[in-house]
Amino acid sequence: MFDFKELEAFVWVVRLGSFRKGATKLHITQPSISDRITRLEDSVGESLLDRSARPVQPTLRGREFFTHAERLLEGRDEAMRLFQDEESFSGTLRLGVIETIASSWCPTFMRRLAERYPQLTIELMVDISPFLHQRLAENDLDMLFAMDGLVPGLCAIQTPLCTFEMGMFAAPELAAALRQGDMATFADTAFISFSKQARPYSELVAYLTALGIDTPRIHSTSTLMTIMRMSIEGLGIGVLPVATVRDAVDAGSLERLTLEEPLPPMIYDAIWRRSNYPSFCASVARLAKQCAADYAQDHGKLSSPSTMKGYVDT
Amino acid sequence: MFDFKELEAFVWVVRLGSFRKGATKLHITQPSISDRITRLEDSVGESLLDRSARPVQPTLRGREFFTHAERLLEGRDEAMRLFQDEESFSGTLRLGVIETIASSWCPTFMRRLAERYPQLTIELMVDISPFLHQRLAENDLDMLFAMDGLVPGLCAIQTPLCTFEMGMFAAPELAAALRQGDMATFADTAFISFSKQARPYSELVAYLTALGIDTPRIHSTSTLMTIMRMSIEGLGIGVLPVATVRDAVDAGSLERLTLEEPLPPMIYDAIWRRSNYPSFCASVARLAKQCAADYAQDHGKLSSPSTMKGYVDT
DNA sequence: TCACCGATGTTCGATTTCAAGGAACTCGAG
DNA sequence: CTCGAGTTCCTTGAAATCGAACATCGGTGA
Repeated sequence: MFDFKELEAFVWVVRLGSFRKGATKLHITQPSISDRITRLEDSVGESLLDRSARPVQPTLRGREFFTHAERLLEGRDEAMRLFQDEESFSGTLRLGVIETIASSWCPTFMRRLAERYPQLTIELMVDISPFLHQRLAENDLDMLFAMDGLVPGLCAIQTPLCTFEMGMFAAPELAAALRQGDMATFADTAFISFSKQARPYSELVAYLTALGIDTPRIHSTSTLMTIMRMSIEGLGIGVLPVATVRDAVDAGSLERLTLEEPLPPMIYDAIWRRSNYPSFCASVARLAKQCAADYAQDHGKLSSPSTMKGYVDT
Repeated sequence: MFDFKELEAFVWVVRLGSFRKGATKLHITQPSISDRITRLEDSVGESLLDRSARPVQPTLRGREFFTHAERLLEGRDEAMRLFQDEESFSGTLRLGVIETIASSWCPTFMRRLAERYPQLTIELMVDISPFLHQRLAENDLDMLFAMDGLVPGLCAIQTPLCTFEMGMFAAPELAAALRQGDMATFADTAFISFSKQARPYSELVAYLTALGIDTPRIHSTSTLMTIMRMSIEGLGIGVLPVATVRDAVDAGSLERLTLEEPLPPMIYDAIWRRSNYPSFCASVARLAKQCAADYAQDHGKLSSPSTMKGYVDT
């Protein structure tokens, strides 16, 4: 069975019409060229070159084989080019993103990524961070935009991506009632947060406990949109990333509540397995970080709430 | 630089998700598989497989490379198939044909050849036999349909193809004059034949000499069509393959002259260089011979001339 | 016409390189 | 601790390459 060396020898002898010239081209001796061509002919079982001709010429079959040989050599060179060009990637990137990001700067990011890597295929999965981490560990995903929370033992690279300020929001009527009520009114009101396994939920519980609210009623839902919808309907106080509800606040559907102590922000990283093409993933992470920064700048912070004991809406 | 063995190892380990399974598939040991993958990774300078995963999985770059590797292996198999399938040929056949054949059964032959070898590319050259033989010797042509006449030293295969009966034809008025004249009238009339270097010309000279006509006037032209045209115009007696002037005779433009002794027939062979893919060329020759036989059957012989001393037209 | 020379490809033997097998080792999971 | 799977190491045989010698062909000059 022939190898690339035999193909190279054949192709160059045909192109240059001479064993000697082919040998010089490939920096080997003439007997070696002769050997390679003979080996190739032995492996296919037919003569491919007419040596009596001057210049040396392919046989009919040799001419047919030549186009295949050229194509194979070009294919090998093309494959080698994958590793020499840091600036392109033509494979598939399986990306896991938490919903907050999917709802904020991710569309912009995807557009820029496609411009940057035109041959790239993206598979996007949206889920909460713990599930995303599990999938990274199981090698179902290549890269995450999520909160930290690595599965123990997984060797991965992690780089800060963005921070989202969290806020509490209520429908105007509920907000008015809370403004006229006291701490007990606040404590009796239902809260609406993400899935129980998600970090926002546990951070909310801790925050309310620190306020003295030991048994809060918290509805948990799986999507940011549902939280927003329920909050607008007046079912409770939604705890959401501030930037993601700017439109609803501007429309008057929701009002932000002023808190004595700010909620802890949600911090997100870009995370990928160490074994996975580090420079490409680092490049993707940089691009994502830029998109996040642009988004934060465009959407800014909602007006700074004045500090009052307890809570106050804006 | 990697070879096909390394590509095979990589592709099968990825497909089967296991070094051990890949080794079993390729009938080698596990350390050998490990070596091949390592050699491949060393040659490209990057890790292509994540060995900590179960099953073993390609890295991002590995996945990108996989499609190339598969394509290269398929390309090699495709090239090998050229030598295992006697029934197809996808290259270029450079065919040299004498004009008589080009004007008779060659169009039919070309059609059948294209049906038989759909991927074949044909380059057709029409010339007289000596020139065609020269070009075969210079490797400008792969195969001839011509009279024998090999350039000395050229190692070639030759197989009988067809025979064309030769006849003498004249315009009706000239034919009438010849019928009323005698041998001197015939000897004084100009003859029209092919190029001086062509066999028909020298055969005509020999024929007339045997008739006692030592210094015949013979016009020589390079094409069969020109001979026919000049004969129809009454410029002389055209010496042509009988089958090729059937239409002109049927139309009354030309009349066949009856001869005491028949002209020697023109015998044509299929000829190709021994080094050139013998089975394919033999197959082409068989197909050509069949077309020639079909043509001879369809066109038959013109009516047998009755024998008279000297000459007589039909 | 013949002998000689130069160019080119092939063959042969020696040397070097490479690939594969088998044994031992390492690592992770149960 | 055991087992399954992959890696490392050493030995051996096969394969590739080199250099020298040989063979062939075409051109040139006497």
